[in-house]
Amino acid sequence: MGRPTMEDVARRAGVSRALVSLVMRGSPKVSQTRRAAVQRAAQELGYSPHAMARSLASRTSTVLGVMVSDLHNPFFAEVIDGLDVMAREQGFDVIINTGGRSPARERRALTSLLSFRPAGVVLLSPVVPSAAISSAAAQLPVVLVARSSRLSGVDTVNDDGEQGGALAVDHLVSLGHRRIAHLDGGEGSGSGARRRGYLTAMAGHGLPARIVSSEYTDAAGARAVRELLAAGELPTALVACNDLNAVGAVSALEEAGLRVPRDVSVVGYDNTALAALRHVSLTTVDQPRNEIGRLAAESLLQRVRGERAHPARHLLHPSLVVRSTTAPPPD
Amino acid sequence: MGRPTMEDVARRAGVSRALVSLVMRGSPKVSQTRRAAVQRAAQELGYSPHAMARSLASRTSTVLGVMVSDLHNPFFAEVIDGLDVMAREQGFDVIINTGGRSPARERRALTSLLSFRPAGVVLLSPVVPSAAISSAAAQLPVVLVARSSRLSGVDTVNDDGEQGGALAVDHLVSLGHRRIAHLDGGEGSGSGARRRGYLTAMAGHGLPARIVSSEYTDAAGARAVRELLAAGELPTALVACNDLNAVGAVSALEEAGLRVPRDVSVVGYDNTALAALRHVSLTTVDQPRNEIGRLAAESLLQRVRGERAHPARHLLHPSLVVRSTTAPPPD
DNA sequence: TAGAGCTGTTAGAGCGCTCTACTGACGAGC
DNA sequence: GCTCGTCAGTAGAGCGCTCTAACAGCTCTA
Repeated sequence: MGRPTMEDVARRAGVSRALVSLVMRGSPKVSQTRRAAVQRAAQELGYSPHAMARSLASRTSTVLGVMVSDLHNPFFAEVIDGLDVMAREQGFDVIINTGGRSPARERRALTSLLSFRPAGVVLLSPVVPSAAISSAAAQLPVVLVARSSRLSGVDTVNDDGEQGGALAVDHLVSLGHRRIAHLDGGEGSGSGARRRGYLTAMAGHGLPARIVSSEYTDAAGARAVRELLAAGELPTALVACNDLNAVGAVSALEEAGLRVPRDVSVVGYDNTALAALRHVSLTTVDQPRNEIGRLAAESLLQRVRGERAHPARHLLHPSLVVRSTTAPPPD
Repeated sequence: MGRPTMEDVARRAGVSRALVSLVMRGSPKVSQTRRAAVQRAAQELGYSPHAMARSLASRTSTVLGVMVSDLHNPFFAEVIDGLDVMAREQGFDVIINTGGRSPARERRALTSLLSFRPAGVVLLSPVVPSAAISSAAAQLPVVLVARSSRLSGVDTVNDDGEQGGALAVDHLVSLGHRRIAHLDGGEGSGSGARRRGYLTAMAGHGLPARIVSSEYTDAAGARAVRELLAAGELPTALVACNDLNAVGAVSALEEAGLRVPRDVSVVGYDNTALAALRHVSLTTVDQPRNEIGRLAAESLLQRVRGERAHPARHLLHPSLVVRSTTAPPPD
């Protein structure tokens, strides 16, 4: 009934439990004969080692915990891909958890993750208060993605939103646009940096900035455009805070009888799968998501192995992906 | 340096380790005084129980393992939401893993999940060979979502694709359509049932069926429409195998100068967030994803508690969400 | 007044492993 | 021939917890 243990395998193979342990961990100091016997016995019994007992006994863990604030956001899926590959290459297992964007749920999720005593944790865009992060960081290495922190026990990996915002502006300016508005992401993670990038780039080109407050949703993007239309202040180009917002903006423009990009150009941010759809084909700023995941895993493993004690602050370069929603301004 | 243990808490509170254990598990047979003392000591030391040691000692687990074939598909995010809520209500923790659509990676992911000795596992649309599933099922309760199985140790939760396919056809017929084609999902999970639903419903209305082979991507949807156009056989309505495919079909129609839904109606499947975007506003078949997750958790917990031994086969009813891509046929 | 029946508490074994220290066997070196 | 070192293997403690059994210290009953 119960699953077989090392003891069972040892008995069947006619060796000691300790030897089975050595075989399971691939130790070189086991004779071929015994190794084969143990492996056969394990095979026959359907034995596989008990990760928890192992980590309890060895006082080490080969598990990395990942808490995702929002599983619905495909952005994280790609980050996790990169992270997962990197972790597995280094012999670590990854377990994932979700906090569903709620601070209370995230707190529980984090506690639950910590109860497995992983070697370290990665928090993807957490909304949990920083006190919770610092108390976690007191126990094990912590890496933050898409959220900054000044804690010295914590590494961070972010994309350079300022650069991304500037990339969008520069592209539009090079097409000949001069009246460019920014649909602002408000409280959204990273929106401050994107806004600053927009402002700096506009100032750099000697152009007047125009910020419309909005949010990371398509409905908000549409609303922002309607406000601009109602005020009679529609510019020739829009830099949206993210792809969803950009798509909402495009639909509001089309509903108003305007054509994108003939009448108005629109740039998104994130290069989500949505932006790549032919039906949408959005010019957007791409974050190197896979790379973000790899770097997060790498930073964490450096800490885990004690190779580094000072905090790492990674800032990755975004790039522009030009598709069909940008063109020179009319006339 | 090391994290505090029960022993530390016990010493600090001036009680035995066993009493701390009772307090941690919320046992009623502890006096108020001692309980308070223990809780204070735990608080001061920043103690939290070691889940692995606990499950090792108690020979039980309060962990449910979830393996997701593809984290990029937002469909699973909602299933996990439902599952997670249900599991937490019942005092279980959820850990997630991903197999990235590759049988080899899924196998590793499954092994890794099992090494935590969870109370049971849920496999979301796994592509792993059924031998791996049955060997897992020999060790613990297994629930399959979006994949069927005849194994008696395995429960399954699926949406009724036949009903969904029929729902789409019935809606179009009631609008007056008679020439309705199906863009088929090929090898995609659940596409067979959707096709059968289409075929049965068409036959039921006495209409000729027309199946175009396609896939679960927007590019494939566009290609299928171009084939229909090239053959001069464009029907007045399309039942796509999923939302992505439907969006691809819509763009190809619009590229050809046709208007949706004035010239051609299109119905998707899945009711993804994409379908709800105003820019897309796709009429589609909705699967009760949250409910799927809840049912998966519920089935698993019934098995875990030994309340049921025979396999459960849940088939959930999809529903139609009418948006802006369907209308009566021209003339 | 002895026993029965609580209630609150503890000692100690043991969950499935790893790890340190040790043993026995065997050949090399003097 | 004797020590020494190496190699293959084992015994036994212990990781942080739970659980069983036992045990004080009560009150209640006969």
